[in-house]
Amino acid sequence: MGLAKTEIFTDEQNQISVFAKAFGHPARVAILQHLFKIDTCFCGDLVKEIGLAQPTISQHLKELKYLGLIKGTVEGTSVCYCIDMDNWKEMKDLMTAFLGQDLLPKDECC
Amino acid sequence: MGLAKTEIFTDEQNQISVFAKAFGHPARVAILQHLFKIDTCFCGDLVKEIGLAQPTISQHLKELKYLGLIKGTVEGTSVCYCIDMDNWKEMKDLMTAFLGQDLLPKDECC
DNA sequence: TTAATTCATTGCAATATTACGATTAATATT
DNA sequence: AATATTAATCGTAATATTGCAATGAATTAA
Repeated sequence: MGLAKTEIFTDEQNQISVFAKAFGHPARVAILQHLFKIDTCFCGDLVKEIGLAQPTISQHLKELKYLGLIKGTVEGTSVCYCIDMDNWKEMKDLMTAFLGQDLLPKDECC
Repeated sequence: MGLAKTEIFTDEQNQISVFAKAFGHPARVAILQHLFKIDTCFCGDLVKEIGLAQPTISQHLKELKYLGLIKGTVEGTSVCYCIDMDNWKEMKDLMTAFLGQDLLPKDECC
């Protein structure tokens, strides 16, 4: 096993879990926070910023890129990474709706 | 390896990733959605509701309980699970702040 | 051209996760 | 007491994730 039985869940549930999994590692959280923080286009010293080896960072970036949360543009020998705002907002809406379920009316229990 | 180097990240980054990981499986998303949806206290037919074996559901519930997102009260032979609203709201604030970084003022790039 | 820089990819070891059958523990019912 | 019900735990197999050294590909600098 070791793999989720995605076929028995709704698309929404699977999507939420896929995005959540992306945030399920502190390195990816740190990468995204850094990309948001810097106000100029970022061009590649994430390895120094975060204390992980270059292949490791590269792998995390690949996952975020695969999900569409970031995009990378090649500039000479470096690559400029930044948040893909359209996709980020879409993901944010999905996650916000999930997190905001506590606002729906319901009876008290327990 | 196979384990995250949590010591090089901030508490906030680690906390976000820990909660996100909880949502990183569709079964746990489904469990939480179900606990939110039902308006009476839920008492244990999650196994029927979701199509996974009882030990598997029990394991997912354990993780959610460990994080404090749900609480379970024993009632006879069954256990009544429900969302821990206080902790949920705390988690929600943390995640919302992370997701809402796109609202901070920043220059355009890329 | 040669060397340097930057980042991606490959391959691998260590660990984590998912799922479930079998069992156990606790309470309810008869 | 004997049986049934409910849910937790144990053990285990299959797969995923994390991290990095080594290497490769592309571009730039000398």
